[in-house]
Amino acid sequence: MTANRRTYTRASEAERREDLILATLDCIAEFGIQGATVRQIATRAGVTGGLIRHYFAGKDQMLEAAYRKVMTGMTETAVAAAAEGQTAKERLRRFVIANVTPPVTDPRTLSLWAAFISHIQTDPTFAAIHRDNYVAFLEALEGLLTDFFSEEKRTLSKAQCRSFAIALNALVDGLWLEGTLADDMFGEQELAETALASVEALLRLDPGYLSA
Amino acid sequence: MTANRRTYTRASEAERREDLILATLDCIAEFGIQGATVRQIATRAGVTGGLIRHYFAGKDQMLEAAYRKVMTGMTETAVAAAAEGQTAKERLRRFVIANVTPPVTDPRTLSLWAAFISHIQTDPTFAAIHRDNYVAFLEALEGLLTDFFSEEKRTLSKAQCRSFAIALNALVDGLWLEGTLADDMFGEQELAETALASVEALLRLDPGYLSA
DNA sequence: GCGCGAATTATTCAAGCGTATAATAACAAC
DNA sequence: GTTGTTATTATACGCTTGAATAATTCGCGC
Repeated sequence: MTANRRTYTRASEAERREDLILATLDCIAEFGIQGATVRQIATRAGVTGGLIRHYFAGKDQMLEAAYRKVMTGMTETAVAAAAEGQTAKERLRRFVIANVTPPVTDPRTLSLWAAFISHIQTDPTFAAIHRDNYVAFLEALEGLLTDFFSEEKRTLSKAQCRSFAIALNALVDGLWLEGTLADDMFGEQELAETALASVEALLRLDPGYLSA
Repeated sequence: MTANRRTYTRASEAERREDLILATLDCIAEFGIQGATVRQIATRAGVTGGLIRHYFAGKDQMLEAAYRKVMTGMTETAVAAAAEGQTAKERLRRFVIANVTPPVTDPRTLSLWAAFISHIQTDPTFAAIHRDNYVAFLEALEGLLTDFFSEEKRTLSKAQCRSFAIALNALVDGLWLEGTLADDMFGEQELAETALASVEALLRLDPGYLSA
């Protein structure tokens, strides 16, 4: 008599890869990157370990795909939120708020981001993914700023606009990071208010100009 | 005949612990936290693996000690730099610059910081270490700000002063993080200039007031 | 409904991990 | 000097890891 084997259903390549990536993120968020082992991830995805090597060249490649997903997700959330604004001013405001509000400001998102960031120093592929996303984020912000200043009839050199984008990016990143790490120290609203007031100051706008 | 055993010299407890912690940091900076194994660390420290358990209850405790060292080192560097200023304004200026200048802005420091940050979400001891240092940094900055505003004859509520400290901290953290991650995108001086200009804006000071 | 290719499982492997334990060599005390 | 203490080495253990391979079962084309 043949031994009992698990029954299973086949899935399309796209679905399986997606499932495996999601399972990877679940494991990292729950157990940290140390706990995201091939076996744990496979269990979470409802398959056996060997399957991972069927869809990815190795565990590292799967982690890289997972990192890409996290980063593009964060940027796109903010960009999408901005796009809903009618005016350039409103778009800028929404962009800033989206970055210090769930789901971007979220313990799980932070866990994922933190788990990956240390790989940037070690693995060139991770460095490239980070770089691409940083540049994309900066360009998105720079675009929002250019439109905003144009709407305000305020003319700025391209260099100055970029300088503003760098500062705003740093501020938003820092608030996001510390605010999420010490989530019990700040209310969600407090974080958003601080962000808006700080952006107003950075851009030399009148207090309340963005939040009103 | 007895087998050849390595000759060794005894060291004081303080020295050995220090050596082991430094070796731990070396390994993390070079190979990432995954590569910081007991054996690697011991080799780097010039001892054998078993000794680690003689000075620390386990590998985790040694990592915690190493994390403490990194964080207090960063904060103390900035605080020490600030202390050299004669006026409150100068102290604030030095504090900001120190945080976006080597050795704080340094690939190795970033590697270490990044390697540890993901543990904050998983391990309560790491969370406590982070919290303590964040609070200490924030209080140091808040003190500098209070003195500065007092010197400037500008009266601020304690709440507003704290709010400024949070924003400044976020800005400095963000510039430090992105500036060090993308160290080829920014010159050292550019980062410092951006930081000072941004702090001026955040505090609603005249442009150039701090840098001049 | 049959067969064939391929997705998936099951099993195995070698390497490396943190830890425990016992032997030993260094150093201080006397 | 000798002795006692203990810091340090050496070795081994049990476990987990990522990867490789072989066996199987699913599902599509005909």
